[in-house]
Amino acid sequence: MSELNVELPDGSLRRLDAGATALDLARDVGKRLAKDALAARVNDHLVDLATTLADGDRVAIITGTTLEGRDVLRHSSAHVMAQAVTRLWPGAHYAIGPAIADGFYYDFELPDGAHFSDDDLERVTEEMRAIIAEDQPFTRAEHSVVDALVLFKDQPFKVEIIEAVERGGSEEDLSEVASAAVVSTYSNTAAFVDLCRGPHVPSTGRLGHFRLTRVAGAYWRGDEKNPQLQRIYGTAWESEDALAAHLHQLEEAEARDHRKLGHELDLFSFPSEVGPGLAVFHPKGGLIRRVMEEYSRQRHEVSGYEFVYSPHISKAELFETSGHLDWFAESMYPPMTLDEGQQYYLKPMNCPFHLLIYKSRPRSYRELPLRLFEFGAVYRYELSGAVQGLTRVRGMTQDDAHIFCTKEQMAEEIETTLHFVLSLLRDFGLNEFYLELSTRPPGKSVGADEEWAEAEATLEAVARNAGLELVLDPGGGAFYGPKISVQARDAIGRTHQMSTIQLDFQEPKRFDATYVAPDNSRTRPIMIHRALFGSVERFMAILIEHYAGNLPTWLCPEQVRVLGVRDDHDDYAYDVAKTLRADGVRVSVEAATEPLGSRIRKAKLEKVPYVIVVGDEDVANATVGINARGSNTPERGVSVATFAARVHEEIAAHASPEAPAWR
RNA sequence: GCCUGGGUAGCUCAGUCGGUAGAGCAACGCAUUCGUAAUGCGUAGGUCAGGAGUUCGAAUCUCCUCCCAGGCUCCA
Repeated sequence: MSELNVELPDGSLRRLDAGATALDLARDVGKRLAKDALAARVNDHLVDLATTLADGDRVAIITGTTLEGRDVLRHSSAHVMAQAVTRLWPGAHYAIGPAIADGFYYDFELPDGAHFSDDDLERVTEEMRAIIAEDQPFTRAEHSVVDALVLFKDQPFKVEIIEAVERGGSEEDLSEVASAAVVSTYSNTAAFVDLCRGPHVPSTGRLGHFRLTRVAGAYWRGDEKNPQLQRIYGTAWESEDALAAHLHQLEEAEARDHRKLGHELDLFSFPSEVGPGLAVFHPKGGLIRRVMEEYSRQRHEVSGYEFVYSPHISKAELFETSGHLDWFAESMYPPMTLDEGQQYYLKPMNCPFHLLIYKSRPRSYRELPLRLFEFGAVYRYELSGAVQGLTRVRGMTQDDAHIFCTKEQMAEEIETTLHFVLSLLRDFGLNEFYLELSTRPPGKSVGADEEWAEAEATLEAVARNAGLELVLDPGGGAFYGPKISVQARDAIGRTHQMSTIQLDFQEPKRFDATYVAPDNSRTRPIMIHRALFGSVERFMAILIEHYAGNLPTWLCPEQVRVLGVRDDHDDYAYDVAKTLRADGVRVSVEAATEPLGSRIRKAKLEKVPYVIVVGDEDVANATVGINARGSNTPERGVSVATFAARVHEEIAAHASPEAPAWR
C-alpha cells in the first residue's frame, strides 16, 4: 500500500496510508485529538475532517478550543437551527446563517408572514436537541450552478445567493458556497440540505453546548429597502463550562451597565416627560461631568486651544452652506418656522459656527494653527430604535474643536492632536488603544479625488507613525473628509470608538474661509475636526462601565464619608470632615442614627472610595479608622493628617483604591 | 423607522379563571448608642404607563398612543 507524508503545525512530518483523511490523521496523532477534532486546516484552507489528504499537505487539526474551531461549531449550530425551524415550520425559507463573535444567527422567512415569538426559542431549542441526539452526519456535496438552482428552487434566498455568486458575488455570498463555479451543499438528512462553503463538524452529535438568546428582525442583505426577515441569535461553545463562562461574562457586563449604575448611584435619568434620548443629570452625575469637563478644559488650555461658545439654534442657511442639510436633514430635528417664514434648526454640529468665528475677521498665517474649542450641545433626531442610554442620545455635548491650519502644518498638527488625545484618555484610565483609518465613502462625499487622496495619505502616515495597531475602515469617512478614530479597550475587553480626528478640505471652501499667506495671497486653510470624549455623556457612560461604577477617587462625587461609632462621636466626625474639606476633598458625614454596620454597608453600596470610622480611640488620639473601597481589612489609628495627605496624593495622581472583589 | 419582548409603590418583584392592589428594600416617625456590609416597632406610599373599547365588573381581554430593552437600519 502506498503512503503519503503530511506536515504538522510543529513542522514534523507524519506518514499516513494513501487515501487517509484529516480524521485519520487526528486518530494517528492520538485518541484525545481524534475525539476533540472538529475540522482541519489543509494548506491554509479550512476543510471537513472527511477530506482526503494529499502527499505534502500542511495539515492542522482544528479543535473547539480555538477561534476557528468555535466558528465551525457555531456555523454548524446555525445549520442545525435552520433544520429545526424547517421541521417546526414546514415551508419556512432560510436565508443566511453565519458564525459571529461568540455565537451565530440564522435569518428566516416563515410561511404566511408568521413571526417568531420569544416562546418559540424554547421549541426551536428542543427540536435542535432532538437533531443533535440523532447524531446526523453533515454530508458535503458539490453541484453545478444549474443543478443547485433546481435543488433550491423552493428557497428564494438561496437562489438569489447562487445567482449573485454566478455574477461574481460579494464576500458574503461566497461564504455560502465553494466558488463561483461550484456550489457546495451540506445535508444532514434527505430532508434538509443547505448551501454552504463549510467546513462543518462531522455530525450533529458534536454539538450541544448552545443557548438561543434572542429573536430579532433583520433586513435581507442588511438593506432596509428589502423585506425584513426573522433572525434568531444563539451562542455555542465547545463545552458546558465554556458556555457557562460566556453567560457569566454577559451577566458581568450587565452588572456594569451604565444605565443600571447611573440609576443606582443617582447620576442621571431620562424622564419620559422630556423625550427619548434626552438625559438630565442629577447632582452626583453633574459633579462627575463638571470634574471631567474642568480637567479637559485645563488640558486644552495648556495645549493652545481657545474657548468659544455658540448658540443651540441657527437659520437654515448655515446648514445649507455647510452641507449638513443635504446629507443629514433626516436626522436633524425638524425646523421651527419663525418671522416671515424664516426656518431655524437645532444645531447637529458645531463646526459651521466655528467657521463663522474664524471668518469674523481677516486671518493671517501668523495666527495658525488656530484651535477653537467648545463644549457644544448638539441635537440629532436619531431613529427611535437607535437611542440607547447615554451612548446614543438625541441631545449631547461634544468636546468639540476645530483646528485651522495651513497645508504645511497639517501633518504635524494631526500628529500633535493624536498624542494629545491619547494622553488625555490615559488620564481617565483608559490604556489600551488601536487606531482606525476611515476613508472616502463611495457616493456619499464631496470634493476632488486628489484632495481626498492627499488627506487620506496624510492621516495614514500619522496613524502608521503612532506605534499603535492600525485597522482600515474603507469607506467609513465623513462626507467632507477621512478620519482617524481612536478605539479604546475597556476593563472587560470591549472596544469603544472614542475620539475622532477628521481632516476636512471641504468646509473651509464652502464657507470661503481664507488666510493671508506670507506672499500676501489669500489662501484656503485646512480644517481638522476633533473630539476626544466624543460626547461627554457617552464618555461618562464608558467610564462608568469601565470602572463598574468604582470611579477613580478624583472623579467620585463623594470621596470620603465619615461615620461616628456612636452619636457622641459625631462632633469629632464633623471636625474630621471639615479638615478634609479644607484640603479640597469631597466629604460627607452620616450621623449615628443607624447602626454602624448598616451605615458602612450603605456607603459601600454607593461605592464611596473611603469610609472613615471614628470612635473613642480616634477622638482621644486625633486619628481615624480607614475602610477603603475594595478592602476587607480596615486600618485603625491613622492620623487625620496622614489620611488627608494620602487622599490628596491619590486625587492628584488620578488613582483610586481597588475596585471591590464582590458587588 | 422596522421586528420581538416589556411597563404594577422611589427600587426589585408577586398578583391564579376577569371579582375590593401585595411583599421585601428605600422613605418617614418612635425607640435603640452600637468599632467595620442590613437594630426593632410603627406609618405613609398606587389613575396597575396613558387613552379608548368589550363586560354587571378589567392590572388581567381587544385596539391606539407613549416610554424602555434586545436586534436590524442609521450614526455628520
